[in-house]
Amino acid sequence: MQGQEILPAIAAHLLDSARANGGKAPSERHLAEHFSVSRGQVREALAILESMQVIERRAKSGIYVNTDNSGFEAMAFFARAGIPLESRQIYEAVEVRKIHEIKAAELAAVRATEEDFKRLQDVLERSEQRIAAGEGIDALDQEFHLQIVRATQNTLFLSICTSFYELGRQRLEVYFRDPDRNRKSHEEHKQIYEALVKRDAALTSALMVSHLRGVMSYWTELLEPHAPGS
Amino acid sequence: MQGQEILPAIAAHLLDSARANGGKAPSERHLAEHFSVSRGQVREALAILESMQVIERRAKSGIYVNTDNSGFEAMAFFARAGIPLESRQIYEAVEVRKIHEIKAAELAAVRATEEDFKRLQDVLERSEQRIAAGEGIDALDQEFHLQIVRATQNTLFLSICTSFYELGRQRLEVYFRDPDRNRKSHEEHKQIYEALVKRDAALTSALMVSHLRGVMSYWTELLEPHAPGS
DNA sequence: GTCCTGTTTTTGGTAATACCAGATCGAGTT
DNA sequence: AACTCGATCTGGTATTACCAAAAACAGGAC
Repeated sequence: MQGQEILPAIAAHLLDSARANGGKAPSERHLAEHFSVSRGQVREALAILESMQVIERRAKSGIYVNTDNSGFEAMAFFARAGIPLESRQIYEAVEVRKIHEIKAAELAAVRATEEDFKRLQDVLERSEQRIAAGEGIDALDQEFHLQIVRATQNTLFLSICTSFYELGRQRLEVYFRDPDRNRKSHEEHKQIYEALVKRDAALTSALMVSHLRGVMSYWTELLEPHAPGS
Repeated sequence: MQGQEILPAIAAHLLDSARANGGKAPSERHLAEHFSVSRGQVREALAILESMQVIERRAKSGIYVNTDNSGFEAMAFFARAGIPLESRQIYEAVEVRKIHEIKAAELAAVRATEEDFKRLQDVLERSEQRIAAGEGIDALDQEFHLQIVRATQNTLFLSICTSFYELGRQRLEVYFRDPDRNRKSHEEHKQIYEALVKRDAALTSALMVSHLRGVMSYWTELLEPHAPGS
Protein backbone atom coordinates (compact mmCIF):
# COMPACT_ATOMS: atom_id res chain seq x y z
CA MET A 1 0.00 0.00 0.00
CA GLN A 2 2.54 2.60 1.11
CA GLY A 3 6.26 2.46 0.64
CA GLN A 4 8.45 3.83 3.40
CA GLU A 5 5.43 5.53 4.89
CA ILE A 6 5.27 3.16 7.80
CA LEU A 7 8.51 4.56 9.21
CA PRO A 8 6.96 7.72 10.71
CA ALA A 9 4.02 5.72 11.99
CA ILE A 10 6.25 3.19 13.67
CA ALA A 11 8.48 5.92 15.07
CA ALA A 12 5.54 7.74 16.59
CA HIS A 13 4.14 4.51 17.98
CA LEU A 14 7.47 3.60 19.54
CA LEU A 15 7.77 6.96 21.24
CA ASP A 16 4.26 6.73 22.64
CA SER A 17 4.66 3.17 23.81
CA ALA A 18 7.99 3.91 25.40
CA ARG A 19 6.65 6.91 27.25
CA ALA A 20 3.87 4.78 28.71
CA ASN A 21 6.13 1.84 29.41
CA GLY A 22 9.36 3.20 30.80
CA GLY A 23 11.50 3.21 27.70
CA LYS A 24 10.58 -0.27 26.55
CA ALA A 25 8.90 -0.60 23.17
CA PRO A 26 6.68 -3.42 21.86
CA SER A 27 8.37 -6.39 20.26
CA GLU A 28 8.95 -6.65 16.54
CA ARG A 29 6.23 -9.24 16.22
CA HIS A 30 3.71 -7.06 18.01
CA LEU A 31 4.59 -4.08 15.83
CA ALA A 32 4.23 -6.19 12.71
CA GLU A 33 0.78 -7.30 13.75
CA HIS A 34 -0.22 -3.82 14.88
CA PHE A 35 0.63 -2.25 11.56
CA SER A 36 -0.36 -5.26 9.46
CA VAL A 37 3.02 -5.56 7.82
CA SER A 38 5.62 -8.27 7.78
CA ARG A 39 8.31 -8.50 10.37
CA GLY A 40 10.81 -7.71 7.69
CA GLN A 41 9.22 -4.35 7.08
CA VAL A 42 9.31 -3.59 10.77
CA ARG A 43 12.93 -4.57 10.97
CA GLU A 44 13.81 -2.26 8.11
CA ALA A 45 12.17 0.63 9.91
CA LEU A 46 13.86 -0.30 13.17
CA ALA A 47 17.23 -0.47 11.44
CA ILE A 48 16.80 3.10 10.27
CA LEU A 49 15.67 4.30 13.68
CA GLU A 50 18.60 2.54 15.27
CA SER A 51 21.01 4.17 12.82
CA MET A 52 19.62 7.52 13.97
CA GLN A 53 20.07 6.45 17.58
CA VAL A 54 16.37 6.85 18.23
CA ILE A 55 16.21 3.30 19.53
CA GLU A 56 18.53 0.59 20.72
CA ARG A 57 17.91 -3.03 19.83
CA ARG A 58 19.21 -5.44 22.43
CA ALA A 59 19.43 -8.98 21.16
CA LYS A 60 17.02 -11.37 22.82
CA SER A 61 15.85 -8.61 25.13
CA GLY A 62 13.85 -5.95 23.36
CA ILE A 63 13.71 -2.51 21.83
CA TYR A 64 14.59 0.45 24.01
CA VAL A 65 13.82 4.02 23.10
CA ASN A 66 16.38 6.76 23.67
CA THR A 67 14.28 9.22 25.60
CA ASP A 68 16.94 11.90 25.93
CA ASN A 69 17.40 11.92 22.20
CA SER A 70 19.12 15.03 21.02
CA GLY A 71 21.01 13.77 18.01
CA PHE A 72 20.95 15.79 14.86
CA GLU A 73 19.84 12.91 12.64
CA ALA A 74 16.92 12.13 14.92
CA MET A 75 15.87 15.76 15.11
CA ALA A 76 15.91 16.11 11.35
CA PHE A 77 13.84 12.97 11.00
CA PHE A 78 11.29 14.04 13.59
CA ALA A 79 10.93 17.37 11.88
CA ARG A 80 10.34 15.69 8.54
CA ALA A 81 7.90 13.19 10.01
CA GLY A 82 5.95 15.86 11.85
CA ILE A 83 6.69 14.31 15.21
CA PRO A 84 6.63 17.02 17.87
CA LEU A 85 9.89 17.83 19.63
CA GLU A 86 10.43 18.84 23.20
CA SER A 87 10.79 22.52 23.89
CA ARG A 88 14.40 22.09 24.87
CA GLN A 89 15.17 20.53 21.51
CA ILE A 90 13.42 23.35 19.68
CA TYR A 91 15.29 25.92 21.71
CA GLU A 92 18.59 24.31 20.89
CA ALA A 93 17.71 24.01 17.23
CA VAL A 94 16.75 27.66 17.03
CA GLU A 95 20.05 28.64 18.56
CA VAL A 96 22.10 26.53 16.19
CA ARG A 97 20.08 27.67 13.21
CA LYS A 98 20.76 31.27 14.16
CA ILE A 99 24.48 30.64 14.24
CA HIS A 100 24.33 29.09 10.80
CA GLU A 101 22.24 31.78 9.19
CA ILE A 102 24.36 34.64 10.39
CA LYS A 103 27.58 33.07 9.21
CA ALA A 104 25.94 32.03 5.96
CA ALA A 105 24.96 35.61 5.24
CA GLU A 106 28.52 36.70 5.80
CA LEU A 107 29.95 34.05 3.49
CA ALA A 108 27.27 34.56 0.88
CA ALA A 109 28.14 38.22 0.57
CA VAL A 110 31.60 37.20 -0.56
CA ARG A 111 30.81 34.17 -2.67
CA ALA A 112 27.38 34.63 -4.20
CA THR A 113 27.29 34.22 -7.97
CA GLU A 114 25.09 36.04 -10.45
CA GLU A 115 22.80 33.01 -10.51
CA ASP A 116 22.45 33.25 -6.76
CA PHE A 117 21.46 36.89 -6.98
CA LYS A 118 18.96 36.01 -9.67
CA ARG A 119 17.38 33.32 -7.56
CA LEU A 120 17.13 35.63 -4.56
CA GLN A 121 15.62 38.36 -6.65
CA ASP A 122 13.09 35.90 -7.98
CA VAL A 123 12.09 34.93 -4.47
CA LEU A 124 11.68 38.59 -3.55
CA GLU A 125 9.49 39.23 -6.57
CA ARG A 126 7.25 36.30 -5.81
CA SER A 127 7.03 37.45 -2.21
CA GLU A 128 5.91 40.86 -3.36
CA GLN A 129 3.19 39.30 -5.47
CA ARG A 130 1.90 37.18 -2.62
CA ILE A 131 1.86 40.13 -0.24
CA ALA A 132 0.01 42.21 -2.81
CA ALA A 133 -2.52 39.41 -3.04
CA GLY A 134 -2.88 39.39 0.73
CA GLU A 135 -1.32 35.96 1.14
CA GLY A 136 1.35 34.73 3.58
CA ILE A 137 4.94 34.30 2.41
CA ASP A 138 5.80 31.42 4.73
CA ALA A 139 7.27 29.10 2.10
CA LEU A 140 9.04 31.96 0.34
CA ASP A 141 10.57 33.15 3.58
CA GLN A 142 12.23 29.79 4.01
CA GLU A 143 13.33 29.77 0.40
CA PHE A 144 14.97 33.16 0.75
CA HIS A 145 17.01 32.02 3.70
CA LEU A 146 17.81 28.76 1.96
CA GLN A 147 19.07 30.51 -1.15
CA ILE A 148 21.41 32.56 0.98
CA VAL A 149 22.91 29.43 2.45
CA ARG A 150 23.16 28.03 -1.04
CA ALA A 151 25.07 31.11 -2.07
CA THR A 152 27.86 30.11 0.30
CA GLN A 153 28.65 27.39 -2.29
CA ASN A 154 29.02 24.95 0.56
CA THR A 155 26.70 22.02 -0.10
CA LEU A 156 27.31 20.45 3.27
CA PHE A 157 26.30 23.68 4.92
CA LEU A 158 23.18 23.70 2.76
CA SER A 159 22.36 20.16 3.74
CA ILE A 160 22.55 20.92 7.45
CA CYS A 161 20.50 24.09 7.18
CA THR A 162 17.82 22.41 5.09
CA SER A 163 17.17 20.02 7.94
CA PHE A 164 16.55 22.94 10.23
CA TYR A 165 14.02 24.51 7.94
CA GLU A 166 11.76 21.49 8.03
CA LEU A 167 11.56 22.06 11.74
CA GLY A 168 9.39 25.13 11.46
CA ARG A 169 7.01 24.40 8.64
CA GLN A 170 3.77 24.33 10.61
CA ARG A 171 4.42 27.22 12.95
CA LEU A 172 5.71 29.37 10.16
CA GLU A 173 2.38 29.17 8.42
CA VAL A 174 0.73 30.56 11.53
CA TYR A 175 3.36 33.24 11.95
CA PHE A 176 2.77 34.64 8.49
CA ARG A 177 -0.97 34.97 8.89
CA ASP A 178 -0.25 38.45 10.18
CA PRO A 179 0.05 40.91 7.23
CA ASP A 180 2.33 43.21 9.23
CA ARG A 181 4.79 40.42 9.80
CA ASN A 182 4.77 39.65 6.09
CA ARG A 183 5.57 43.23 5.17
CA LYS A 184 8.23 43.63 7.84
CA SER A 185 9.91 40.37 6.95
CA HIS A 186 9.86 41.21 3.27
CA GLU A 187 11.36 44.64 3.85
CA GLU A 188 14.18 43.15 5.85
CA HIS A 189 14.78 40.54 3.18
CA LYS A 190 15.12 43.29 0.62
CA GLN A 191 17.66 45.10 2.78
CA ILE A 192 19.64 41.93 3.23
CA TYR A 193 19.58 41.34 -0.49
CA GLU A 194 20.88 44.80 -1.21
CA ALA A 195 23.71 44.41 1.26
CA LEU A 196 24.47 41.09 -0.36
CA VAL A 197 24.67 42.63 -3.81
CA LYS A 198 27.03 45.25 -2.46
CA ARG A 199 29.08 42.34 -1.14
CA ASP A 200 29.20 44.01 2.23
CA ALA A 201 29.71 41.00 4.47
CA ALA A 202 29.61 42.92 7.73
CA LEU A 203 26.40 44.74 6.87
CA THR A 204 24.70 41.61 5.57
CA SER A 205 25.61 39.78 8.72
CA ALA A 206 24.39 42.62 10.91
CA LEU A 207 21.09 42.86 9.06
CA MET A 208 20.61 39.13 9.37
CA VAL A 209 21.22 39.33 13.11
CA SER A 210 18.47 41.85 13.63
CA HIS A 211 16.18 40.09 11.18
CA LEU A 212 16.52 36.82 13.04
CA ARG A 213 16.10 38.47 16.41
CA GLY A 214 12.53 39.26 15.50
CA VAL A 215 11.65 35.97 13.90
CA MET A 216 13.36 33.81 16.45
CA SER A 217 11.84 35.50 19.46
CA TYR A 218 8.48 34.32 18.20
CA TRP A 219 9.71 30.79 18.64
CA THR A 220 11.45 31.06 21.93
CA GLU A 221 8.68 33.01 23.57
CA LEU A 222 6.46 29.98 23.19
CA LEU A 223 8.88 27.88 25.16
CA GLU A 224 10.11 27.69 28.68
CA PRO A 225 13.60 29.08 28.98
CA HIS A 226 16.36 26.56 28.58
CA ALA A 227 19.44 28.51 27.78
CA PRO A 228 21.59 29.41 30.77
CA GLY A 229 23.06 32.41 28.96
CA SER A 230 21.39 35.43 27.43
CA MET B 1 29.24 -13.56 13.06
CA GLN B 2 28.99 -9.80 12.84
CA GLY B 3 26.02 -7.63 13.76
CA GLN B 4 25.57 -4.38 11.90
CA GLU B 5 29.14 -4.68 10.69
CA ILE B 6 28.06 -5.48 7.17
CA LEU B 7 26.73 -1.95 6.69
CA PRO B 8 30.13 -0.30 6.12
CA ALA B 9 31.18 -3.19 3.91
CA ILE B 10 28.07 -2.96 1.79
CA ALA B 11 28.33 0.82 1.62
CA ALA B 12 31.91 0.65 0.41
CA HIS B 13 31.04 -2.04 -2.08
CA LEU B 14 28.13 -0.02 -3.44
CA LEU B 15 30.31 3.03 -3.95
CA ASP B 16 32.96 1.03 -5.75
CA SER B 17 30.50 -0.79 -7.95
CA ALA B 18 28.65 2.38 -8.82
CA ARG B 19 31.84 4.18 -9.75
CA ALA B 20 32.70 1.36 -12.13
CA ASN B 21 29.19 1.01 -13.43
CA GLY B 22 27.82 4.50 -13.92
CA GLY B 23 25.84 4.92 -10.74
CA LYS B 24 24.12 1.57 -10.88
CA ALA B 25 24.75 -0.83 -8.02
CA PRO B 26 24.44 -4.62 -7.94
CA SER B 27 21.05 -6.10 -7.17
CA GLU B 28 20.00 -7.09 -3.68
CA ARG B 29 20.32 -10.75 -4.56
CA HIS B 30 23.83 -10.30 -5.84
CA LEU B 31 24.85 -8.37 -2.76
CA ALA B 32 23.38 -11.04 -0.52
CA GLU B 33 25.37 -13.73 -2.25
CA HIS B 34 28.53 -11.63 -2.37
CA PHE B 35 28.49 -11.05 1.38
CA SER B 36 27.04 -14.43 2.26
CA VAL B 37 24.11 -12.99 4.12
CA SER B 38 20.39 -13.19 3.61
CA ARG B 39 18.54 -10.76 1.44
CA GLY B 40 16.85 -9.42 4.55
CA GLN B 41 20.18 -8.33 5.97
CA VAL B 42 21.04 -6.58 2.74
CA ARG B 43 17.70 -4.83 2.70
CA GLU B 44 18.20 -3.56 6.25
CA ALA B 45 21.52 -2.08 5.24
CA LEU B 46 20.04 -0.58 2.09
CA ALA B 47 17.19 0.94 4.07
CA ILE B 48 19.70 2.75 6.25
CA LEU B 49 21.73 3.93 3.29
CA GLU B 50 18.58 5.12 1.60
CA SER B 51 17.53 7.05 4.69
CA MET B 52 20.88 8.80 4.51
CA GLN B 53 20.31 9.48 0.83
CA VAL B 54 23.42 7.60 -0.11
CA ILE B 55 21.41 5.45 -2.47
CA GLU B 56 18.04 5.47 -4.15
CA ARG B 57 16.04 2.29 -4.53
CA ARG B 58 13.82 2.29 -7.57
CA ALA B 59 11.19 -0.40 -7.49
CA LYS B 60 11.62 -3.07 -10.11
CA SER B 61 14.59 -1.22 -11.53
CA GLY B 62 17.60 -1.23 -9.29
CA ILE B 63 19.76 0.55 -6.76
CA TYR B 64 21.28 3.85 -7.76
CA VAL B 65 24.08 5.54 -5.89
CA ASN B 66 24.01 9.25 -5.25
CA THR B 67 27.41 10.20 -6.55
CA ASP B 68 27.22 13.88 -5.69
CA ASN B 69 26.45 12.99 -2.11
CA SER B 70 26.98 15.92 0.18
CA GLY B 71 24.37 15.28 2.85
CA PHE B 72 25.38 15.66 6.45
CA GLU B 73 24.09 12.26 7.51
CA ALA B 74 26.02 10.55 4.75
CA MET B 75 29.19 12.44 5.56
CA ALA B 76 28.93 11.54 9.22
CA PHE B 77 28.41 7.91 8.33
CA PHE B 78 31.32 7.80 5.92
CA ALA B 79 33.56 9.35 8.53
CA ARG B 80 32.51 6.76 11.07
CA ALA B 81 32.88 3.91 8.62
CA GLY B 82 36.31 5.05 7.50
CA ILE B 83 35.15 5.49 3.92
CA PRO B 84 37.30 8.18 2.28
CA LEU B 85 35.58 11.40 1.27
CA GLU B 86 36.26 13.57 -1.69
CA SER B 87 38.45 16.58 -1.15
CA ARG B 88 35.55 18.94 -1.79
CA GLN B 89 33.57 17.29 0.99
CA ILE B 90 36.48 17.54 3.39
CA TYR B 91 36.98 21.16 2.50
CA GLU B 92 33.35 21.94 3.17
CA ALA B 93 33.38 20.00 6.39
CA VAL B 94 36.43 21.86 7.63
CA GLU B 95 34.75 25.16 6.90
CA VAL B 96 31.54 24.25 8.69
CA ARG B 97 33.44 22.82 11.61
CA LYS B 98 35.37 26.05 11.93
CA ILE B 99 32.17 28.06 12.09
CA HIS B 100 30.86 25.84 14.86
CA GLU B 101 33.99 25.82 16.93
CA ILE B 102 34.42 29.56 16.96
CA LYS B 103 30.86 30.19 17.99
CA ALA B 104 31.04 27.40 20.53
CA ALA B 105 34.01 29.02 22.19
CA GLU B 106 32.09 32.27 22.44
CA LEU B 107 29.03 30.64 23.97
CA ALA B 108 31.06 28.43 26.26
CA ALA B 109 32.74 31.46 27.78
CA VAL B 110 29.33 32.61 28.95
CA ARG B 111 27.74 29.34 29.91
CA ALA B 112 30.43 26.96 31.09
CA THR B 113 29.81 25.44 34.50
CA GLU B 114 32.33 24.54 37.15
CA GLU B 115 32.10 20.93 35.99
CA ASP B 116 32.96 22.03 32.47
CA PHE B 117 36.03 23.86 33.70
CA LYS B 118 37.04 20.80 35.66
CA ARG B 119 36.72 18.55 32.64
CA LEU B 120 38.76 20.93 30.50
CA GLN B 121 41.43 21.21 33.13
CA ASP B 122 41.58 17.45 33.33
CA VAL B 123 42.13 17.23 29.61
CA LEU B 124 44.91 19.79 29.83
CA GLU B 125 46.62 17.89 32.62
CA ARG B 126 46.50 14.64 30.73
CA SER B 127 47.83 16.42 27.64
CA GLU B 128 50.74 17.71 29.66
CA GLN B 129 51.54 14.22 30.83
CA ARG B 130 51.48 12.79 27.35
CA ILE B 131 53.69 15.55 26.02
CA ALA B 132 56.12 15.04 28.87
CA ALA B 133 56.19 11.36 27.92
CA GLY B 134 56.88 12.30 24.31
CA GLU B 135 53.53 11.02 23.06
CA GLY B 136 51.03 12.65 20.70
CA ILE B 137 47.92 14.29 22.09
CA ASP B 138 45.67 13.54 19.08
CA ALA B 139 42.75 12.09 21.03
CA LEU B 140 43.05 14.66 23.78
CA ASP B 141 43.04 17.50 21.28
CA GLN B 142 39.67 16.37 20.03
CA GLU B 143 38.41 15.93 23.56
CA PHE B 144 39.41 19.46 24.48
CA HIS B 145 37.46 20.90 21.59
CA LEU B 146 34.55 18.61 22.30
CA GLN B 147 34.37 19.67 25.93
CA ILE B 148 34.19 23.29 24.84
CA VAL B 149 31.22 22.53 22.66
CA ARG B 150 29.71 20.62 25.53
CA ALA B 151 30.12 23.68 27.71
CA THR B 152 27.65 25.54 25.50
CA GLN B 153 25.01 23.34 27.17
CA ASN B 154 23.49 22.77 23.74
CA THR B 155 23.26 19.03 23.18
CA LEU B 156 22.20 19.40 19.57
CA PHE B 157 25.26 21.52 18.95
CA LEU B 158 27.35 18.83 20.59
CA SER B 159 25.78 16.15 18.44
CA ILE B 160 26.60 17.97 15.23
CA CYS B 161 30.15 18.75 16.23
CA THR B 162 30.82 15.19 17.34
CA SER B 163 30.10 14.02 13.82
CA PHE B 164 32.75 16.36 12.52
CA TYR B 165 35.39 15.09 14.88
CA GLU B 166 35.11 11.56 13.57
CA LEU B 167 36.13 12.98 10.24
CA GLY B 168 39.70 13.62 11.21
CA ARG B 169 40.69 10.68 13.36
CA GLN B 170 43.30 9.15 11.09
CA ARG B 171 44.97 12.31 9.85
CA LEU B 172 45.06 13.79 13.32
CA GLU B 173 47.22 10.97 14.51
CA VAL B 174 49.74 11.82 11.82
CA TYR B 175 49.53 15.51 12.57
CA PHE B 176 50.46 15.03 16.19
CA ARG B 177 53.54 12.96 15.48
CA ASP B 178 55.43 16.26 15.43
CA PRO B 179 56.42 17.23 19.00
CA ASP B 180 56.42 20.93 18.11
CA ARG B 181 52.82 20.78 16.99
CA ASN B 182 51.92 19.07 20.23
CA ARG B 183 53.50 21.76 22.31
CA LYS B 184 52.09 24.60 20.24
CA SER B 185 48.61 23.15 20.27
CA HIS B 186 48.75 22.55 23.99
CA GLU B 187 49.92 26.09 24.69
CA GLU B 188 47.05 27.49 22.68
CA HIS B 189 44.61 25.23 24.46
CA LYS B 190 45.83 26.57 27.76
CA GLN B 191 45.34 30.14 26.60
CA ILE B 192 41.84 29.37 25.43
CA TYR B 193 41.09 27.74 28.74
CA GLU B 194 42.27 30.77 30.65
CA ALA B 195 40.16 33.11 28.54
CA LEU B 196 37.24 30.79 29.12
CA VAL B 197 37.68 30.89 32.88
CA LYS B 198 37.79 34.67 32.72
CA ARG B 199 34.50 34.40 30.81
CA ASP B 200 35.90 36.67 28.16
CA ALA B 201 33.82 35.62 25.17
CA ALA B 202 35.52 37.89 22.67
CA LEU B 203 39.02 36.81 23.68
CA THR B 204 38.12 33.15 23.73
CA SER B 205 36.62 33.43 20.30
CA ALA B 206 39.64 35.30 18.95
CA LEU B 207 42.05 32.76 20.38
CA MET B 208 40.03 29.96 18.87
CA VAL B 209 40.15 31.64 15.49
CA SER B 210 43.90 31.80 15.44
CA HIS B 211 44.21 28.32 16.93
CA LEU B 212 42.04 26.86 14.20
CA ARG B 213 43.82 28.77 11.48
CA GLY B 214 46.93 26.75 12.16
CA VAL B 215 45.27 23.39 12.56
CA MET B 216 42.90 23.78 9.68
CA SER B 217 45.49 24.92 7.19
CA TYR B 218 47.13 21.55 7.63
CA TRP B 219 43.96 20.01 6.25
CA THR B 220 43.24 22.34 3.45
CA GLU B 221 46.79 22.41 2.19
CA LEU B 222 46.45 18.76 1.33
CA LEU B 223 43.48 19.46 -0.89
CA GLU B 224 42.86 21.22 -4.12
CA PRO B 225 41.20 24.55 -3.58
CA HIS B 226 37.43 24.46 -3.63
CA ALA B 227 36.26 27.59 -1.91
CA PRO B 228 35.63 30.54 -4.20
CA GLY B 229 36.29 33.01 -1.36
CA SER B 230 39.33 33.49 0.82
C1' DG C 1 7.75 -14.05 53.26
C1' DT C 2 12.32 -14.54 50.99
C1' DC C 3 15.62 -16.48 48.28
C1' DC C 4 17.29 -19.73 45.18
C1' DT C 5 16.62 -22.92 41.17
C1' DG C 6 15.18 -24.89 37.06
C1' DT C 7 11.84 -24.59 33.31
C1' DT C 8 9.09 -22.16 29.92
C1' DT C 9 8.22 -18.26 27.13
C1' DT C 10 9.61 -14.27 24.72
C1' DT C 11 12.71 -11.74 21.84
C1' DG C 12 15.91 -10.11 18.48
C1' DG C 13 19.03 -12.13 14.69
C1' DT C 14 19.27 -14.71 10.63
C1' DA C 15 18.07 -17.49 6.74
C1' DA C 16 15.30 -19.55 3.05
C1' DT C 17 11.48 -19.39 -0.04
C1' DA C 18 7.80 -17.71 -2.70
C1' DC C 19 4.94 -14.46 -5.22
C1' DC C 20 3.88 -9.98 -7.37
C1' DA C 21 4.13 -6.61 -10.98
C1' DG C 22 6.50 -3.13 -13.27
C1' DA C 23 11.08 -2.19 -15.61
C1' DT C 24 14.36 -3.76 -18.57
C1' DC C 25 16.33 -5.98 -22.30
C1' DG C 26 16.69 -8.57 -26.48
C1' DA C 27 15.19 -11.35 -30.25
C1' DG C 28 12.35 -11.38 -33.97
C1' DT C 29 9.38 -8.94 -37.17
C1' DT C 30 8.13 -5.36 -40.18
C1' DA D 1 15.99 1.39 -38.49
C1' DA D 2 11.94 1.23 -35.86
C1' DC D 3 8.64 -1.42 -33.60
C1' DT D 4 6.55 -5.34 -31.00
C1' DC D 5 6.19 -8.68 -27.68
C1' DG D 6 7.68 -12.03 -24.58
C1' DA D 7 11.39 -13.70 -21.22
C1' DT D 8 14.03 -12.04 -17.54
C1' DC D 9 15.49 -9.20 -13.78
C1' DT D 10 14.44 -6.32 -9.91
C1' DG D 11 12.77 -4.30 -5.77
C1' DG D 12 8.67 -4.88 -2.48
C1' DT D 13 6.35 -7.84 0.54
C1' DA D 14 4.89 -11.80 3.20
C1' DT D 15 5.52 -16.32 5.40
C1' DT D 16 7.87 -19.70 7.91
C1' DA D 17 11.40 -21.64 10.63
C1' DC D 18 15.31 -22.04 13.74
C1' DC D 19 18.68 -20.29 17.09
C1' DA D 20 20.31 -18.83 21.51
C1' DA D 21 20.20 -15.78 25.14
C1' DA D 22 17.35 -13.01 28.06
C1' DA D 23 13.37 -12.59 30.75
C1' DA D 24 9.52 -14.23 33.14
C1' DC D 25 7.61 -17.67 35.81
C1' DA D 26 6.79 -21.56 38.88
C1' DG D 27 8.04 -24.27 42.59
C1' DG D 28 10.69 -25.75 46.25
C1' DA D 29 14.05 -24.77 50.28
C1' DC D 30 14.89 -22.06 54.17
